[in-house]
Amino acid sequence: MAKQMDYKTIREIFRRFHEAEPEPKGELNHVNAYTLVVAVALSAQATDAGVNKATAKLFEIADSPEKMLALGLDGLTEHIKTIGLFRQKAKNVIRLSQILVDEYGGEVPNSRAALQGLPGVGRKTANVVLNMWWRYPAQAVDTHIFRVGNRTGIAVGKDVNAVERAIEDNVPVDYALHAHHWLILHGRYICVARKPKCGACLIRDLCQFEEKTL
DNA sequence: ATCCCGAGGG
DNA sequence: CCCTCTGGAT
Repeated sequence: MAKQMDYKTIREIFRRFHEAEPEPKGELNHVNAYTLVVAVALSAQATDAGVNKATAKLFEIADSPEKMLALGLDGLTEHIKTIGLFRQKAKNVIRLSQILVDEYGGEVPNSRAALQGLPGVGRKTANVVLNMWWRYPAQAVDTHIFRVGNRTGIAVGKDVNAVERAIEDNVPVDYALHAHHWLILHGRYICVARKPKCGACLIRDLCQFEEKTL
């Protein structure tokens, strides 16, 4: 396991991320808070591109919990069949929509506890919604951020919760809000899982990862 | 620890 | 073919 990087180096890394991309954004399409929750829930173990393809039509038909319930389980399932884990996700979205109508007036709550009470919404998904919609500096740790954090030394931990704490403890507060998207985009396009594109990496000189056999 | 589960890439 | 993709529930 890599060593936790020092604060000054981490600050320099985020200074570069900010310089290269001042307003990093996610790539999951959505039109409101509700569709954001659904899109993020659907994105588990799936690519954003794949989710976007399925939700393009779905969100035209159902962009609110009431409309999703009207569409129903079978109708929803038909729209998301191309996404992995689709049966479980369809059930979750229907149940989640019912809870939003029954308990939250059809609105998306702004507390982690309430969000995590929704079926199919765990800590990671709740953190994404808190970050993207409610603009809290929540640190969602997905497969990309876990990999990037441990490879580079930016946020070292044996599991996602440890990496989340490492980010909170080591990322300068003025970069906290956008840290999620900078890290995930870096992981998606540069520090990829199989053959990381170290030649195109703007923090290569500060990174601990050693390219093995090539 | 295991199951869920399809598309895309190498 | 195998691996990866913004995980969650049991």
